[in-house]
Amino acid sequence: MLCLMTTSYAPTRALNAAAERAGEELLARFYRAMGDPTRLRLLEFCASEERTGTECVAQTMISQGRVSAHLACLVSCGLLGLRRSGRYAYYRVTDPRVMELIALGRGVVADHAASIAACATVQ
Amino acid sequence: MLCLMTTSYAPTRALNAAAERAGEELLARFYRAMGDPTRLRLLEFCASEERTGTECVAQTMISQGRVSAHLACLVSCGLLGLRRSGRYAYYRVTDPRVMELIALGRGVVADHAASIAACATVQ
DNA sequence: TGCTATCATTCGCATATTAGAATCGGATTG
DNA sequence: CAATCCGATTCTAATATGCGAATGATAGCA
Repeated sequence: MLCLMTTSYAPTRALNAAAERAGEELLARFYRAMGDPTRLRLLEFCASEERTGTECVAQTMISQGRVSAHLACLVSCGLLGLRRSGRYAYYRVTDPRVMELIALGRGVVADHAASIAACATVQ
Repeated sequence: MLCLMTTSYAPTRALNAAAERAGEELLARFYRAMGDPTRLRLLEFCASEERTGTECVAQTMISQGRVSAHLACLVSCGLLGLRRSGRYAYYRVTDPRVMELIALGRGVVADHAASIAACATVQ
C-alpha cells in the first residue's frame, strides 16, 4: 500500500468530505433515474425479456422521442443493458441488483402508501 | 373471500392497469425522495444514532427551514423514524430496508459512475 | 438510388423541486 | 409572564425535469 503522510488531518478530511458529497450527488442522480413512473414501467417491461425501442413505445403509449430519452437515461445509469443489431436497439435489465432495488422499494412503499401519497415535497 | 364476477375480463384488466400505474407513481415518488443529495446525507447521518433537528442542521450546513422540510419528506416516505419529546424531534433510520437500498444503489453507482455523471436526463 | 423503418436529438413550454429568508407556534426556562 | 429555543410553514426566485412535436441520422429494402 502506497500512502503519503500529511502534516495535518484537516486537508485529508476536507478531501474526504468533498469526495463524499460527490458520491452522494451521483447516488442521488441514480435514484432520480429510478424516480419516474414511465422509467419504472420500462424497467419492468424489460425485466424478463429483451425488448426493442418500438416495443417500449407501444407499451408505454408516450411519444417515441420521450421513450428513447428515458431508455438512454436508464442505460446511462446502469439500470438497463443495451445491445445493438442492425437498426434495432435491444434493452433488458441485466443487473440483478436493479430488481432487488425495486423489490425493496415496493416493500417500503406498501407499508407507507398513504403518507407517501400525502408527502408535500415529492408529488 | 368475497368476489364479484364480471361478464368480461376487459374492465378487470383496465382496473389492474390503473392500479399498477398508481403503484408505480407511488414507487417513483419514493425513489425521488431518495434522489436528493441533502436527504441522502441526512439518512446517513441518522443511520446509526438518533439525531435532533438542530444536529441535522449543523451537519448539513443548509437553512433550518429546508432541513425541516427534508426531514418531513423522509419521515412521510418511510425512510426515517420520528420520535417527539418536549420541544425536540428525534430522527433515525428504523427500517433496515433503507440501508439495504442505499448499499445496493452504491454498488450500481460504483460500476457506472462515469456514465451516470454524463447522463443528460438526470443532472 | 430512392424509400421506409428504427432510433436519437433538439426545441419550446409547463410543471416540479430546491434554496434562503422570514415568520409562526409550541415548549422550556428564568 | 417574558424571553428563548426548537421546529414547522410560507414566500419568491432559480433550476431541473417531463412532454409532444419536429427533425436528423443510420440501416435495410425495393
